[in-house]
Amino acid sequence: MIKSQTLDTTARGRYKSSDETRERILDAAEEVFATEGLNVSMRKIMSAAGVNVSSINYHFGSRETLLRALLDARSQSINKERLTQLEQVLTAANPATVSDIITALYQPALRPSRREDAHWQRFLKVRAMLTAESSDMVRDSMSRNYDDMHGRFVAALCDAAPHLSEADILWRYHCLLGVQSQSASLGYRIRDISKGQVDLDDPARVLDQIVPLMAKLFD
Amino acid sequence: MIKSQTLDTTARGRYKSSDETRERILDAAEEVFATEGLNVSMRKIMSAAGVNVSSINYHFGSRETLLRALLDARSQSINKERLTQLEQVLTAANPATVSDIITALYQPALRPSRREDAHWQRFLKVRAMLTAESSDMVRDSMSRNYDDMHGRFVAALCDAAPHLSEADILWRYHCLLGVQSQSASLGYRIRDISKGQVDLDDPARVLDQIVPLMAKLFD
DNA sequence: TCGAAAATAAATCATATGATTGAAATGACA
DNA sequence: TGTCATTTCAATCATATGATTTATTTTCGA
Repeated sequence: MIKSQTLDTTARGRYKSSDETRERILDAAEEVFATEGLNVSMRKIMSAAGVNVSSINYHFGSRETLLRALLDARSQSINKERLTQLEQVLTAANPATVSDIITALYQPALRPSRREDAHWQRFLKVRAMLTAESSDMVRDSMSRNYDDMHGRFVAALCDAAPHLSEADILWRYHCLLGVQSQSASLGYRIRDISKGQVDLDDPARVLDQIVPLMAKLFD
Repeated sequence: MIKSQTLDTTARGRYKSSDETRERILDAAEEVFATEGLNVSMRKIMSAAGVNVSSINYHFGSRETLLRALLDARSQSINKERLTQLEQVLTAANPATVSDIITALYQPALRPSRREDAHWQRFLKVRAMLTAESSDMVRDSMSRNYDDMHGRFVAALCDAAPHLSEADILWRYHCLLGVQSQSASLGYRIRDISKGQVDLDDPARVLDQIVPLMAKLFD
């Protein structure tokens, strides 16, 4: 029987090794998807995770459910961090500056400084691939996990730039999201174009460069 | 024998139906990839093209070669248009305005007005998916097809904004590319976030909105 | 310690896939 | 018209895949 149907509601956590396996599978899936693309076989994932092939169906039910679980878990993690930073910024000064708000939006998606952030980078690539495919499942997950967060950031930006209409803010927010994607995982080509002058590997430097740039959009 | 090995150099065009089939396959591949994602079967593509399954190997050699052929052909088409527009802009005024250069960069990737541009839209989605996966083959094709074009646009921008260093221009160019991707095929989510206030379906309106915005980066 | 529930593993299934093969059809040209 | 290179097509191959089934091992409360 699939674990989530029997255990989750009745005896959650009783079998510690199960949750560990679940996490191992998620981590392996994240890494393999990121390095080999979306259409890798479950066998490669399970091999990377060091568990039996059938475990995926035992723990997740199907390939698609695994992807959804990965997407949901990581999205929640990244957005929690973004909202935490936004709250800090708004507590310090309300309305906050546009730059501070953009930093709160960008930093969690760019920094690999902290230990656990290495897998955020991998996840961002997986998310980029899924976003490009834009299947129904992905759109649904994105909507559930991101809409509220985006709404709060847009509201904060409206307060920070009261001379702009909501529509103006939204067009700028659209640009913010594009530059974020490009900086986080899609922008590997600028390295070649610029012959190394623009290097996205140092997130602190990227933030220093693009935050003031994007803030200019709100002048 | 694969056509390209025997016919291309000796009797190109003698068998008209062959080139037609090749194009039919490319068009079908573009459409099916765009609507169903990258990992569709060749059978679906050939079915959409109305030709036999083995034709793909006869005309292209393999699945990967087909993808590469599609990527190369469409990239060259889109970049030719961009370079033509850039040349027009530079002929009219040199140095041109930043806005005019950005328009030349963006317009061919956004407008679906002309008849043959419908498939450009589909191609842009395929390209976005391939970019996200960033396989070696894709990076190679991108480099061959886009580096020169990007170099010319960067040079034009350097002339148009002489108060900025080349590194400054390149960081801004990085942002330009991100917003372009988001506007062409990845940005479907802003529609939900904005509850319809930002709609990317009308390319003329998108250009009107984002070109002046992005030009502000070069002030 | 025992036994039931839970988790892992091995073996297997049905199917879908990319590619190949050899025959049939098509069209150019003598 | 007859021939031959080129192109199309149906049939087939070997394999990889997601999922299932069955057996084994582990876990933890009674």
